[in-house]
Amino acid sequence: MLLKGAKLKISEIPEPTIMRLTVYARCLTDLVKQNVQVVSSEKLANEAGVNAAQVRKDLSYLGSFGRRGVGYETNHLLNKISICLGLTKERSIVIVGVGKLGSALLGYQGFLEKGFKMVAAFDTDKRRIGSSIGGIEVIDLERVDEIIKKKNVEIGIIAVPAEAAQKVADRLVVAGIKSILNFAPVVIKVPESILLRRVDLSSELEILSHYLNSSHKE
Amino acid sequence: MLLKGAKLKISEIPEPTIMRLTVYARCLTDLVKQNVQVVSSEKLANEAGVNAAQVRKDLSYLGSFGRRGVGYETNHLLNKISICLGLTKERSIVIVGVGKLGSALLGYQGFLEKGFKMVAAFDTDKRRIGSSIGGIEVIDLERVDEIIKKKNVEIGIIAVPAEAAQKVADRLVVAGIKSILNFAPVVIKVPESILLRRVDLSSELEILSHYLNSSHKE
DNA sequence: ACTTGTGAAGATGTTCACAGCA
DNA sequence: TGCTGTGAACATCTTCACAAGT
Repeated sequence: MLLKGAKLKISEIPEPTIMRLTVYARCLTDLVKQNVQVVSSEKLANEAGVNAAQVRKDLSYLGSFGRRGVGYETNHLLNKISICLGLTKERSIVIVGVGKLGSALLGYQGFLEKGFKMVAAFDTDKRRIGSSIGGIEVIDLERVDEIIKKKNVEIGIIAVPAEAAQKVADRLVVAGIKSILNFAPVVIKVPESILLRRVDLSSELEILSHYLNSSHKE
Repeated sequence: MLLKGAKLKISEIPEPTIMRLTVYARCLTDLVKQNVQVVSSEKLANEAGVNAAQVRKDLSYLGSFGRRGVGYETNHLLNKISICLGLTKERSIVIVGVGKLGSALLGYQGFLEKGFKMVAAFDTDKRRIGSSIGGIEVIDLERVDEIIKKKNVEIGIIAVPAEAAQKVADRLVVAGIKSILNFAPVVIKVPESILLRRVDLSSELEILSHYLNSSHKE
């Protein structure tokens, strides 16, 4: 779990709420595009696939700026959420491992749209080093320290095979990375001061598989 | 959240536990490979990055077959977890959308290793249809019904742009899919009888971004 | 002596229900 | 009247602490 072991509260806002805020942000972006000025908790809940009380409780962590009897001003709300998620600041990210998955992530449009800037890609495979993927040159992993420091990179994405993941994580930590998003199917260990999240593609299928098994639905 | 709204309990086992079981399974696979015969909750907890009481509680949902004073037999435990996760049965999956991300998922080794069989890939782009990616031919989405029924496909992966995701989901549902793993950055709606999970790549970065902002750690 | 299995306590998250305000 | 904001009730999940088994 993220932040386990931290003694002081990192944030007043529960992690499930943070997760849902990212969803609300997406819904609000759509609404703003459609020129919708105001949205009720009911409507937003419906868009986001949660219940209305949940939306109100979640938003209450950001302050109270809905108007009773009316709803929330879409633009303003989106702005508040963006600030909370730190999306008003451009953040530099690097990716380590440019196999199929890494390459796909490297070119993922969604990151760019949210203000994440892919500044470099690393690999150890000599055949990949020097090539260019989506306009970003693949650099020897040996140079990761230099570039993380020079470009003030805050987030590192690990997309290497499981066996290599821990070593890559260690290098990123030494280089001064602040947070890691790990796609390798293995549990990696980092100091408590480093933020770590894991995206496990197989696990997701396995979870579906479990529920497929035990499907005695109404 | 998965399964919201189901009146009967789908499974006695809490979802967070299911998630961790996938991790334990991976750790156990490693241990078995290393010829480790027995593992304590302490050791497994350490490998999985959780605490020992949690491991014991999680495993207790599967029955009690640890040996007090000794630990758990790795092979046996792995077997029990595999059964619980439904991994003893081969499951067919299809993917819709073979852009960068879709193509990467199509060739993802991890799925194969866990007994998931990629039986087809679909797209609507004429330029992609007929090509072959990782040995799997890309088929016109029009034929999705036919193939899902013929090959008894249980899981559909959506890797299309956000705008197209809901329509693709609707098609999959009509075709008789039982569960969907959605990679499109949008909330899609499906009938309650369909299992749905979402993997949101941007959200993961946004969550890190939030905590990077509010880092007033000890 | 060592480690599991599990009630009970504690912590966290969700939903309800309604007061409060436009 | 309509919708927000929120304390309180409820539900769920995690951790503790120790009895019980080998």
